[in-house]
Amino acid sequence: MKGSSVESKTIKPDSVAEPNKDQKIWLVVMAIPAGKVASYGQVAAMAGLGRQARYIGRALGKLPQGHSVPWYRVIRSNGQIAFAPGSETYQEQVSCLQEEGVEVINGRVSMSQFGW
DNA sequence: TCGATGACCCAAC
DNA sequence: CGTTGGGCCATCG
Repeated sequence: MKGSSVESKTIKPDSVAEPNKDQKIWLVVMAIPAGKVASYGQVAAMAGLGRQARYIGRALGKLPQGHSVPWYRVIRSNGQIAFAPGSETYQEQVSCLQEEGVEVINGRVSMSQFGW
């Protein structure tokens, strides 16, 4: 077995993005109570990413199956949906939000739902 | 290494 | 309220 050496050089980068960061984001998103929403920037700051608000979207896009992450509770800072109206993702997001008790008007959510 | 992209954010007009 | 332009920063070709 060629053993003798595990080395593997530098800690083996998981390549293709570290799931570590994504998981942290998912945890933060899961911490959002029902009936409230959070903006990407807000989640990014909470996850310790700072201004990487854009990374949130990417992490959510990598969501695996069987996840319990209410990604639909994450919207833009101006209270608007992050997807184009009419999109499948958009409709699903609005649908879920309404069930939580969030009022979605014209693809927009009341700012009162933020302070959670 | 550089250039282009992105489920963003903000200010100005 | 809509559009424009700039900024931020990680990821990919």
